[in-house]
Amino acid sequence: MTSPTHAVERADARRNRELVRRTAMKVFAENGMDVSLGRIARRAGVGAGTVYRHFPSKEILLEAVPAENIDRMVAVADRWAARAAPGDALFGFLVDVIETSAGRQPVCDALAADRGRPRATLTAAARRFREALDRLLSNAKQAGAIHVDVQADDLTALISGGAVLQTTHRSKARGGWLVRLLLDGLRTPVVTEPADFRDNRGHETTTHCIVCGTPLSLRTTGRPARYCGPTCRQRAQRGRVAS
Amino acid sequence: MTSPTHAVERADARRNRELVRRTAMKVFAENGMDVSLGRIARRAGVGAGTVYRHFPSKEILLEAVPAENIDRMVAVADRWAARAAPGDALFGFLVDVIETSAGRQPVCDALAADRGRPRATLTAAARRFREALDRLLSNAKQAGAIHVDVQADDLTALISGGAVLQTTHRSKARGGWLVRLLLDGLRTPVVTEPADFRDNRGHETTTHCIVCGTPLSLRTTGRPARYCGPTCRQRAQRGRVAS
Amino acid sequence: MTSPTHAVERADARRNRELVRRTAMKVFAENGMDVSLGRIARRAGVGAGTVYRHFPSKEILLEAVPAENIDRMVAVADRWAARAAPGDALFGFLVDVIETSAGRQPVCDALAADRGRPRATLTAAARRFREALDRLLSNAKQAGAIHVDVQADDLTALISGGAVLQTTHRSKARGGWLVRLLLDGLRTPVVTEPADFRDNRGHETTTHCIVCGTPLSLRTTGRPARYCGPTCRQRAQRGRVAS
Amino acid sequence: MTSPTHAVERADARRNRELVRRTAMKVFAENGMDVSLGRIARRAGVGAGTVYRHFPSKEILLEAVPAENIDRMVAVADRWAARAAPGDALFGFLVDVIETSAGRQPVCDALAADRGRPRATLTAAARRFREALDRLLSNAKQAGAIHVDVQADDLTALISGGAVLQTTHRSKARGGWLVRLLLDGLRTPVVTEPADFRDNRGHETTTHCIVCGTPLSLRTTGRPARYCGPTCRQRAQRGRVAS
DNA sequence: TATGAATGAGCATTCATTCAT
DNA sequence: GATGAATGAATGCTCATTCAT
Repeated sequence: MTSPTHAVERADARRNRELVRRTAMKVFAENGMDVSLGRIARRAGVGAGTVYRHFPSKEILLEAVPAENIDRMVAVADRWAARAAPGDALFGFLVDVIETSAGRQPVCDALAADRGRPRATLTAAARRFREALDRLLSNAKQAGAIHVDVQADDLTALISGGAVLQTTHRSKARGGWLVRLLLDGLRTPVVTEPADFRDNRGHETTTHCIVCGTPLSLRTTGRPARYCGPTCRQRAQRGRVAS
Repeated sequence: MTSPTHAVERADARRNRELVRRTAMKVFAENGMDVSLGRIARRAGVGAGTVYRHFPSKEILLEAVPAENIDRMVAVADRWAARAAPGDALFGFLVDVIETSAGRQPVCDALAADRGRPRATLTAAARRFREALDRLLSNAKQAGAIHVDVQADDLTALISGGAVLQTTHRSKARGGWLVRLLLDGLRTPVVTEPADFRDNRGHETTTHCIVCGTPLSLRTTGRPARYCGPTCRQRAQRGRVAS
Repeated sequence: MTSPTHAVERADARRNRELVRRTAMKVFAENGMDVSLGRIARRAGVGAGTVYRHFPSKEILLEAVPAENIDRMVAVADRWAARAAPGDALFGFLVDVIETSAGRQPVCDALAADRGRPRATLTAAARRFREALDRLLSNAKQAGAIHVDVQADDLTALISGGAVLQTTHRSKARGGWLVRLLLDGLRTPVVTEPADFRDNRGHETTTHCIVCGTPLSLRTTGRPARYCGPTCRQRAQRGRVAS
Repeated sequence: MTSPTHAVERADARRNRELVRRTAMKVFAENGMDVSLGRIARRAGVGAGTVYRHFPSKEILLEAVPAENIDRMVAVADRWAARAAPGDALFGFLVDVIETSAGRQPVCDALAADRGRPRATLTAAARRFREALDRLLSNAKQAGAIHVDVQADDLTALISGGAVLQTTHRSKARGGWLVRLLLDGLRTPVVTEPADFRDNRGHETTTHCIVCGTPLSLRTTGRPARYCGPTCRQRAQRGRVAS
């Protein structure tokens, strides 16, 4: 009851809350959203009551998990905005989000307009997501890198559809290829990205291998990649040497 | 005892069976596949037992409903094959299916490779669908109307994704526009369809308004449309007069 | 609607009633008393409604079947009374009934005092059974062949218990042996049956093989058996020849 | 958290489990094994879920109840073995078990060879019972107190049959008398038990009133009885005085 | 605060019984 | 009369939620 005790207990509680959330995330991923709370509690090694202390209803727990995922995507959006040319940032982000969301129906639902009863946590996360997406989109439009008619609403729907496409596809890799092929249809063909975009650390960036054109995935740490792999890098070196 | 009596009895039962199926379809679309059979029965205005007489288990009902929908799409595929140039047939069919399937998750699931326990009815329907799709696709490829790398698997995944995209989109119309925009990315730009394709009744066909380019939906009855509406038709007439 | 038509229909109906009863008996024997009426109807090849026309409730059908069995036993009792010495008749009958009733719980229930709601058909059959049993018992008592304290109530309970004993026993044959062993405990040891009892056709009778002593089962047709099989008969012949 | 809290919690649960088991036992006895779990729950005054917490399926409850009863009988067998002469122990035990089992069909079923799917709990209990019975039987045989041909299988079947006999009989007392009369048929008449059997506390024992011969029930506490009641005891005293 | 036992509404399914054909 | 479709109460069982410990 003393202040330190109180503080300790709080830490305990927060730790427990996180434990439950992480367990729920895992179990949802493994067994779908229909798992019973009992199973989550058992997997987390806590009593049913403890789950309820932190998430007063199943619905709320069902929100907290995708909300967290959405917030992670917002962080990804911000990194793309900071690291790549406007068009590449938008398209790279879309590919990232779609790949991450594959198999997570609730995430997609949450991005869409709210259906059913209002779900505060999720709605707030979705709003933050929307704002980040808006920033990427308006940058890309200003850079002339995307079809001018495309709106943010289109993109959220596109993300849901793309995620399902990729989940549904027999081959995840091929699904990814198809998604990129479709996304390319939204680019403005004539406008090329300014060649000299530099990220906020001063590095030149590109989204495709500058030797063979293969798309590159965004690495948020380290110097931005320009080659799809060692083969192309070597080839580039040799070419430079040769000349 | 007599044959007519028998027939009448059957008609009654069939009517009820149809009632249940249609209700189930509606309820599934509104509330997802997790609705209880009790709710379906209540909505259909029949007793729980009646549902069970016609669909001996929930699983069977869960198959029967999408299987029927899939078979309807197969019929649509065949009509497109008979009525339009290869490329138009494929793309027109895709748009049709996606629009029809919007909001029907189970249909999409069924088109994909079978997950979980084998479901005979559904699998059979999916196979028929796949065969029809294969026909459309190979025709379109021979006509050079679609990206050569696209395979049937890509298209089934695409259908699922497109359906979700459209369902998810705030505006159904705008969702449709976006789907068409994405699909156009799969077309081979340089190859134009032979201009003089005629359907099996000898009519010239087109899939877009020949005045303003708006996509046309396939009418299976009457003479194939060439204009998106009276306005364009009138404009064409006037133009011809003028020249 | 004419009189002959009516008569024909009656014959039809009676035939159907018998069909249902016999089917029920078979199905009860195979699958226990918990079968659904639907299964009985299906096995009989009639509609559910037809079963209800003849047996207005399941309970009534559940009575009709054991009632019939009980009446058959009454007939057996009468045959024993006519064919064997009083003591043999009683004990032979008991063994017969126990063996016949093995596996038929409802029959045993019916023989006991009525528990639960009154079941008219069954009660009447049970009364007839009781009367036949009383006749056998009082004859046996007059002949001094059974423990004087034994009453009819004891015997009905004994039948139920014996049937269960035999059903329960791993080996049906051994169960029968045990039942006979127990029954022998009720005999009055000192009193021997009059050796010269003759049945109502004038034949001498015995209940055990006169060579080896094995118990004989009562054959209601043909001349009463005195040997348990051809081996013993031959042995007896040879003995007579030899002497 | 603390150990006492834990213990208390457990005590609560155990109390409820016992409540359910005892209620089930009662209800099974009254209404047969076909009662619904709902009725048991209602009778016990608990929710349906509580029944399921303790007995995860009806089948398990249907095993647990007779298994417990069987184990109680094993304890009775051991007490008889310790307290009475071999023959008396066996016959006394049989009478006890039959009386205890009267009206408990499932117990009898369980003693018999396993029919249907294997039921682990019940089978284990039946095995323990069988072993205890075997001990009593072989002792009795060595003492020459029972018909040599009788086997353990015979006795389990006999118990089932005897229980039904007694249950079925209009008068429970008379049923008991009859059962004892039948059992006496299994004894070896000539061999008398050694008169001086002493139990493991050194007392002389008998199973029948040494004055009037009435059978005595085994008292597991106190000094073994030798008279059926005060009347006979007094008579014996007087006799001794007189002599 | 954490635990897990208790609760009871809800679900899929069966089945005796009724009734339109 | 016969048929079998329709009915709806009941069953075994689950699970979100509450609450005593």
